[in-house]
This record gives sequence, structure tokens and C-alpha cells, in this order.
Amino acid sequence: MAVTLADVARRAGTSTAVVSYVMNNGPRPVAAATRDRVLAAAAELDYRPNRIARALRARTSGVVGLVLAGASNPYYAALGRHIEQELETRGKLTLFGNAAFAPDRQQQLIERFLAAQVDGLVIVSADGGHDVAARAAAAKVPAVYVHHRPAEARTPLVAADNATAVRSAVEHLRRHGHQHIAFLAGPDDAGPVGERRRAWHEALTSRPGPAPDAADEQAPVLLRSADEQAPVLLRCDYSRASAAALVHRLAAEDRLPRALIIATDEQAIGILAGASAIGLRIPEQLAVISLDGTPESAYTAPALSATRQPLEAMAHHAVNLLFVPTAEPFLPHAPLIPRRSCGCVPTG
Amino acid sequence: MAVTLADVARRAGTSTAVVSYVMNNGPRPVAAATRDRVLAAAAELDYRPNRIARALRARTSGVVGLVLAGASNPYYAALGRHIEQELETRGKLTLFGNAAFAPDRQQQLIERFLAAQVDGLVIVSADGGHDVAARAAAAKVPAVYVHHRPAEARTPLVAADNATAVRSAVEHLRRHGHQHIAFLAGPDDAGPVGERRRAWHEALTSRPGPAPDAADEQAPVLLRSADEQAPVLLRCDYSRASAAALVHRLAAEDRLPRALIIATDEQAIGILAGASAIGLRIPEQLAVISLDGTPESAYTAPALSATRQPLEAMAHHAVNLLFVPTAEPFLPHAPLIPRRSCGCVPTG
DNA sequence: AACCCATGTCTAATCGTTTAGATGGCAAGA
DNA sequence: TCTTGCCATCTAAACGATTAGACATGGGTT
Repeated sequence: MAVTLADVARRAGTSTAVVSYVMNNGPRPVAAATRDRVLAAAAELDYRPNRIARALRARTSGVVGLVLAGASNPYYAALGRHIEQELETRGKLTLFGNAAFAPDRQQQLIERFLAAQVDGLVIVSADGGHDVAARAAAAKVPAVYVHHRPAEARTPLVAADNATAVRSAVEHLRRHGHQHIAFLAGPDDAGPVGERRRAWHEALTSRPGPAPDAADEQAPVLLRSADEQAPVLLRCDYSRASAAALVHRLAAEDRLPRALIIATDEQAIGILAGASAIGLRIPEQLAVISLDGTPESAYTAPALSATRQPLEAMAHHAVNLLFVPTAEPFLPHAPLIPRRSCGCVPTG
Repeated sequence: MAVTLADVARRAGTSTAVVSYVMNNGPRPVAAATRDRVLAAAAELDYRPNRIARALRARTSGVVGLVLAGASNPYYAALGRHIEQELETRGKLTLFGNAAFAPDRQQQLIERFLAAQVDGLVIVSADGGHDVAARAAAAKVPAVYVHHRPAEARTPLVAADNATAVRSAVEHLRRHGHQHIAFLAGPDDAGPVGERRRAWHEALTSRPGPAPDAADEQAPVLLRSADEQAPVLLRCDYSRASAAALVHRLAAEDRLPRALIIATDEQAIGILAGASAIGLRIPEQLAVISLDGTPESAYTAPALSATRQPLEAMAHHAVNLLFVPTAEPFLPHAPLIPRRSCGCVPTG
């Protein structure tokens, strides 16, 4: 059906070997005259190599698997875009999978990617789930975790410096005159958001945050405030809807904080939407800083102040780690971008 | 290195053929006792089939190529997610590519996907560029266009009913008491946005909109208003930044309309951001309806009224068209979802 | 007893590449 | 003239699966 190497060889009057040598500036040289004949034949027949066959023989598919914890979250989505782009510049194709926050789907995707003989695996992981990359290691396929790595994993990780980012957010809100700075975390203290939550607590109390206890992590309560002075910790899951609902509830119960650090852009967008719906003015009545700083955060109403993770650099580095084994770990700084939502006026 | 069919066969004391028959409930039956032996051997060795080898021999890779015109646009992104999900339910893997609004990248991606022997191609296309699916047709690979199809293409298309959506938006704003309803289009009248623009003009003037003339399409002007009565057509490119800048400019020149239909969510989000930045109140000072209605539009501030394209159904249908040749065309209705931005109060 | 058929399994070709080893020709050095 | 070596090319064996055709076995018919 399709044009094959053999067709080209026949037309050029050579063996398939020389055609292959020509096509990939092969491991052996070819006489200039022959090369031209081959090239001409290939062009006339509109030959394009079958990558599947190449992959089978050369044991390298030129494809990298990218699995995203949840593709509808702007943070994961933006990371995914950058990783795909980075892979493209390296001439790799991207096999894409969305785990939709289900650890077993993540596992299954990786299984299938490995069966497809991917050359590498980029796992943009949420908390929860086991060390899915172990499978890749067993198959000697290079892998990288991005954003989060399960505790027991040995696979390299690329993630932003959460603690420093949180400290700068606290710092900044203090400079705006806020004393009581609440924090909106996820439903539990697992993963990077847990790190952020602990860093916030530490920054406010100037002493290490309490180790998360089981009761705390599983508690269905959304609001905790031991006494008037204690930092207020809010929780909701990672969805716009929950965050918007949370604003409604807090307002109804008159328990709104004056300043809030939000663990993720996804939640921050929900908070903004909820605030807008009930006429709560940001930043006048509630100052807000988010901790992802995805591109989306620049075009909310009002624009979100955020610590911006260098997603492009992270993507670059993650892909690097896949292919150059000597690459060193990467824990980039996420600078604070003051916009409107914290009380800063946009400059320019 | 990895466990192969031959390894399993050896261990089970059979030929590779029976192993293959067992693995895929093959074209031939296998005695129950033998089947059990094979299954046991496969389990013990942790055998997993090499899809590359299978693809080469069976001439079907189980992979479908998905190329997105621009992955950072919420509309394309949401569509992409649904398509990936739909493919997953059919047991297909998704080879993902982002054309980033460059027609040549789109072409190149398709080229590479075909080389990778994809079983099908879903092309979520923006306007511009040639009939890239022609290449797929030549290779006898099924393809579908989603959202937009180049004029000369014969490949099936899945896209929402733009005209009806626009009419319902105009209708709705009129019911809010608006007479002068402006429209924010893209930089030219190509593609679906052109359709929307023409439908808007027709709805306002009750006669067919002017055929786009070359001068109009290429014109760098962003605002056109022939006389006080004529519909006001705004243009800017498909980015949040441009849309936000447009609001600034219009406000500075005191030429803001009172009601505006926006061609895409991407632009609508920019408009909202720009409005928020200059203190322009929506919907009080400017009523707005967007025409994509992606999930994002529900969580803007204020929430965007929009005609919601049934992205999930579209994805389902697109994938269907790939695999069942008899599937009929699909031009779904995009119902109007009134939210805050048009002046409606959210119910509940 | 000879034949037929069904059943279960094996052998081996095949998919389209890549690439190590064999081959043949020609120029330079002895 | 006879090596020696190099260069360009060819032959053919992989890669790991699928699957048509051959084959062997063991009833059931006549």
C-alpha cells in the first residue's frame, strides 16, 4: 500500500541498506552520486519512513508519554503545554494522557505508554497514588516526576520552591498591613499543597508548623480557628466550584478573613468567582494571593497576585532530566508577581 | 531485555502462535488446559505485549493523532480534553500536538503523526492553513475536522450551529432592552468567527450581512461604525491581552458600547479583565455575551453569559466519525446560558 | 478397515526498518 | 605483481508480534 524502503531501493537501483544509510545519514557513508539517486527516487515516490517499523528495529520510538494528574486544572494544563512544546523541540512526539485525578487511571496510562514503547515518561502528578514510575524504572524507561513525587519514589523530581514562595506571600501581605493571614489548602495535607500549608503556618507562628495528625487530615471541617490569634486554615478541594461555594458559606457565617493565601490558581479562580457573585470586593474586603501563578491568573477580575512558578523552565528541565542522565535536580524560585488582588495597583 | 511472546511460549511449552491466540482470544481457539498454562506463564513472567511489534504486523497502532490549533485557548483546550477522554474510552491512545496557531506546524504535526501510523486524526482547526487532512486521505487514514474545516476540504466536520447561537444571543440582549449591540470578532472574517460575525450582522439588520470584501478583511482598523445606527463591529486577535487592551482603548476614546457579543471565550475573559482593571462595571455599564461557553466561562467575575457549545457531544461525535464510516454529520445546537454578564441574575 | 472431519497445535512467512558482516573493486605500497 | 587496506555496496538477520497453512491426533462414519 504505502511506499516502503524497498520501493525506493528498487527505483534507485540499490539495496535497502544504502537507502537507509542515506535516509538517516546512516552509520555508513554513501557515495555522493548514489545518495542523489536515492534522494531523487524517494522524492519521486513521496516516500516517508514508517516510524513503527523503525521503532521496532531500533528499539526507540521517538515518543514520550506525558501523563497529567488533571488536565482541566490550569496549572497542570499549562505545564502540559510547555512540556509538549519542549518535547517537540527535541523532535519527540507526545503521547498524552489525563488521569483526571484518579490514581488508578494514572497507573493504567503509564502501563499502556510503556507497552507503546515510549522513550520516556513525564508524570505531572498530584498527591495520592503510589510510585507509578517504579514500573518505568523496571522497564529501564527514563521517567521524571513534575510537581509532586510520592514519598517512596527514587525517580527525579522537578518542582518549585514552595516554602520560599509562601514566605514571600506572607511577607507581602504583612507589608500591606495584614496581621491575620488565612490560608486555603486542599482537602488534606498531602503533596506540595501540604508543604505550602506548613510553610504558611511556620511563617505566621515563627515556629515549625504542627506535624499533620491523622484526625486533622481526615477531618471534614472546612474551617479551623483554635483561638482568635491562631492562624485560620481553610480547606476545600481543588475545584472552582468548591472554592466558590466556600466563599458563599464563609460570607453567610460572617467568618470571612481579611487576607488569604490560596494554595492553587484553580481554587483562587473559584474564590474570585464566588466573591464576585456575592458582591465581595477584592482586594478591599479580602486581599488574596495565589501560589501557582499560571498565565490564567493575569486575566482574572481582579488580576491575581501570585507567586509565579517558572513553568517553562520546569518543563525544559524535566525533559532534560529524561535524556541527559547527568542533569542536576531543579528547585526553581517562584517570584511574587503583585497584581490587583493583594491590594497592589498594577504598575503601568 | 523485556519479556517477549517467545519467552512465554517457551515457559508454557507451546509455540508463539498459541500464546498469541490466548492473548487476544485469537482467531483460533485454544484448549482450556493450554490456555491456563499460557496465562500462568504470562503472569509469572509479567509479560506485556509490545504494541510496536503488534502495530507493525497488524497494521493498526491503536493510536489516534489529535492536533489542536492552539492549546492555550480555553475552547480548544476543553475540546482537546474531551476528545482525549473519548478516545480513551475506545481504548485508543492519544498522540497530542499543539499547532500554536501556526498552519505550517499543523501540517508538520500531521505529517509526523501519519509517519507514526496513527489509526485516525482529529484536527481541531483554527481558520487559516490549507486542507491538511488531504494528506491523511491520501494515506487512507480516517480524519475529522472539529470546529473549522478549510473551504476545499472533503473531510467530515463537527462544529456547533453558530448562526442559531448568535441569533439567540442577539435576541437575549434585546430582551434586556439593548438596541445597539456591538460584536467583537477576530482580526478577519475567516472561519467560524466569520460565520458568527455575519450572523450577528444579519440578525441586527434583518438582511444578509455584507459579503466580506478584501479591504475589510485585511484592514488594521479595530473599530468600524459607518453611522450612528449601523452595528458596531470591533476586532482584535484571539488573545486575552489584545481584548484587555481593546477595552482600555475604547474607554480612553469614550467609544464603549453598552452591549457586546464576543466571538470567543478567550477574548471575553480578556474583556472582563480589562473592564475590571479600569473599573468598568459589567453588566451595568457593559452587557456581555460570549459565544464559546467553555467551562471557564462559569467562573469568571462576573460569570459570563454564553452560548454553550456541547463540547462533550462534539468530541463523542468526532471520534465516532473516525471509526464508523456511516455516521451522519453533526451540527449541534449551542444553548444560551444566561449568567451575570448579560444582566441576568443567577438563579439560585 | 478405510476414510473424513474436527480439533488443537506448530511452522514459518510477514510487517518495514536497521545494521553487522560479507563482498568486490580499486589504489597505494611492497 | 602481489599484498594490504579502504571504500562503497550488498546480503541477510534481527526486532516482536500476527496468522495462514501444514500437521498430527482421535473420534465418528461408511
